[in-house]
Amino acid sequence: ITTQENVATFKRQIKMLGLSYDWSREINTTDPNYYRWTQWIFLKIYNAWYDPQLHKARPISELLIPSGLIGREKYEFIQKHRLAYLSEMPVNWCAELGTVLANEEVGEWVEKGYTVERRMMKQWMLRITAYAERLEKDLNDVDWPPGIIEMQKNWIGRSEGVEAYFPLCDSKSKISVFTTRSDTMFGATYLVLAPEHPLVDLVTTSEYRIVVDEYRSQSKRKSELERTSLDKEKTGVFTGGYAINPATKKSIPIWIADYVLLTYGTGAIMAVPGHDERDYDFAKKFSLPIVEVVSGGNISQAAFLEDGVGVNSANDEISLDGLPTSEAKKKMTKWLEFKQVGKHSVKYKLRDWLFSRQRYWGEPFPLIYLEDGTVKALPEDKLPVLLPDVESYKPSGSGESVLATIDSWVNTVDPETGKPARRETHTMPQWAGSCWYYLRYLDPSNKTEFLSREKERYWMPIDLYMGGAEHAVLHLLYARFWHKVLYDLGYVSTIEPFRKLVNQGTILGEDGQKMSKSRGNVVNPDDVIKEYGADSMRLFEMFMGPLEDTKPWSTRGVEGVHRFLNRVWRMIVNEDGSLHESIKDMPLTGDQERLLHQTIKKVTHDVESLDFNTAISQMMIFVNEFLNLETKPRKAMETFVLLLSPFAPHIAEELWGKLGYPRTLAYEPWPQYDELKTAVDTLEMVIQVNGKVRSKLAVPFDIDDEELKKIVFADENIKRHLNGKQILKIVIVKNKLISLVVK
RNA sequence: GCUGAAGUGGCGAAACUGGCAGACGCGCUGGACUCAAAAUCCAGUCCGGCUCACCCCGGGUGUGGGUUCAACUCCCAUCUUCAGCACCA
Repeated sequence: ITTQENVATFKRQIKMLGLSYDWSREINTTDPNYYRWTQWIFLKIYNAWYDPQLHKARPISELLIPSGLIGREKYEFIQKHRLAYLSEMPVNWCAELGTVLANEEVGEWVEKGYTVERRMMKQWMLRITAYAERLEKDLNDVDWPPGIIEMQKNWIGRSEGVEAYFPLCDSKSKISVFTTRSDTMFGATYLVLAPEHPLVDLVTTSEYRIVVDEYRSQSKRKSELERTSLDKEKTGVFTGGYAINPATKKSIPIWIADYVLLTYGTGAIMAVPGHDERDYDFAKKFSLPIVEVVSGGNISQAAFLEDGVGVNSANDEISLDGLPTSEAKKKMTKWLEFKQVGKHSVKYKLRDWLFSRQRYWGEPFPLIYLEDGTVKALPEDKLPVLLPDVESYKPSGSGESVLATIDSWVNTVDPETGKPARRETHTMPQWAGSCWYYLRYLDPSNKTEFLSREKERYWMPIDLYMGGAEHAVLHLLYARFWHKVLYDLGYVSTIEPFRKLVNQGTILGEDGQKMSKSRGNVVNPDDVIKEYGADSMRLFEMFMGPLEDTKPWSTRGVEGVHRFLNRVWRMIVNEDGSLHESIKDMPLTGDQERLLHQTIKKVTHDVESLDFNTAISQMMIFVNEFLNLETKPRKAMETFVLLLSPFAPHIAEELWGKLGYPRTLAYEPWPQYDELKTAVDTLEMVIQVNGKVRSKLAVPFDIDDEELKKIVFADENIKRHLNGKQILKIVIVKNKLISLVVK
């Protein structure tokens, strides 16, 4: 109900502004006719696996299952390979609220006195990490702002290194660590595990158990941001356990510390305090040994040298002595692989996508649980799985969605066997619907397919995707991921969905703050349109500044463009509403023709490059020039109205009518300019002496250099500044300036 | 903290590839019109200096350096602000 009300308001406002959307393509992600296809795409993802050999997703039916596997083992094997899978994941759990919180919400509730802790919860995950390499590589072929590409690449965070195994002293197990600096392994003097690391229990000795457990429960209460901040004091405790450094063969202590995250790498690191700042700080604080292995480093600065000049480290089997870092890394990696204590590895910062929510709203998963606890996907003909009507959509408090409390909805049957089954009660995040809406626009009312192949071929890819900069990483990555899965499975034909991307900036309140109800600085378009009209509102939004900039609203500014539109009106229309008597069928003067063609050129180019603010400036210059003329060439007025029409369509249509055209201007061709007619025949040349502007002279266009010098040296001002000094150099920039260097 | 972006008059901004800093608009000042006001029109408006009328001179694009005949633009350092940081979407 609330969504429908919001949609109605947005539509009314969009129509009021005269934005020319094709409403026959309207979609709504909360409409079952839409979200049945969101569920359908989920099924495609669920019923697919990633083939690392072919580097693409394939239907799960094409997964080669080891011959020995049957029954439950076979099921587990398949589940493990799906692109959607269940996993225990840490979430911010607030018991009083009975719900999971976003990182950004945690601080707010803790301040109010609620307790929030990290708790493991079974969640649906999407295997976006399988696509990490392609998501990064394919960014090279899109026309996006370089900053956004950079952010995405850093988010994906590819790093190359080794995974090395440190055997435990008191057990057969070993700890895997990931490092990009295998050459420093001789300097690894201790290991650090994330507090949630599964091996913590095993390595912790009885005498340290209490301290370790205490530390683990403390770190549960910290957010990830708090844990990894470099400016915060590092904390950690010893577990009592030891492991063997495969390079030095020495036993080294195992610690846990919350600056190590379970979600990155292997959740464990080898600490090299001689060459890493964080390790150095940590070792200093807890008096752990520090060994310098890369010469040229400076321990007091804890320099992590990328280009160390040589390595002093050796054991009986391998020596890295004297090798530069890059060589040392290669040699070390080979040795680790040969000894089977490590392997070359590429890790990404990117994590799999936690895709389930415990909320009422959101698309239900088209999945059921059978009596034996196994998961089963519903067949496509059972879609959509509708949300039930509820009295209240407050969380159940148990951590489950409110859906879990509705027995009539939860209890169902396996459509194949007729046996009892329970529905998945988690729902999808709001991202799901927005991951593919651009595809549905192409074929919004298709009842049998999510998108017809023909229409997909005709329209895709998207020429220009405009959205807020806040989507730089998440939405744009999620949508690209879904698109690539659909591509692999043969449902779309392009590897990337969005060819060109532009981020429009946020319009702030008049006080320069983000608009919000609580601040009371929200500008309602309804009020603005009522006061100044839709054209003024549109025009001002475009005139405020560059499209991509964040900039504050200004009511004065709207008045400014409103005045401009009034001037445009008075330029063409008399007070009694008739066509202005100054408008005549007459040729343009040379100056008028130049200004007209310059204006056509500027507006045309600026529209193409989305520089609307400067296009409007040029139109203002045009009007300032023509407004009060005794006689105005009709041709100039008509052309101007056409240029103005995309910016202020309502007034432009009215003026077009006043100019005697009974039909809309919408189908008129866009004005063309003649480059020759934009040119001036004389221009102002700037004359600099020692880098300072000393004079300006009117000279003919494309004046000859010798001719120019003659005029310049004759200039009184210049003569005074030269004053018999020696001329060392003369720089001439054609049709711009001449620069004299004197001594 | 990490990643990315941005800092230019009183304000929003412009300046295309290194070539006159401040176009255009707002605001402000003065004037015209009016009994008066609104609206509109005209003139002025980066800061400072002068024999501040015309000229002319000095300084100026967050800060400190550098490259260059010439720097808002390029390089190094630094400060500040904004966006994102995976359950706001």
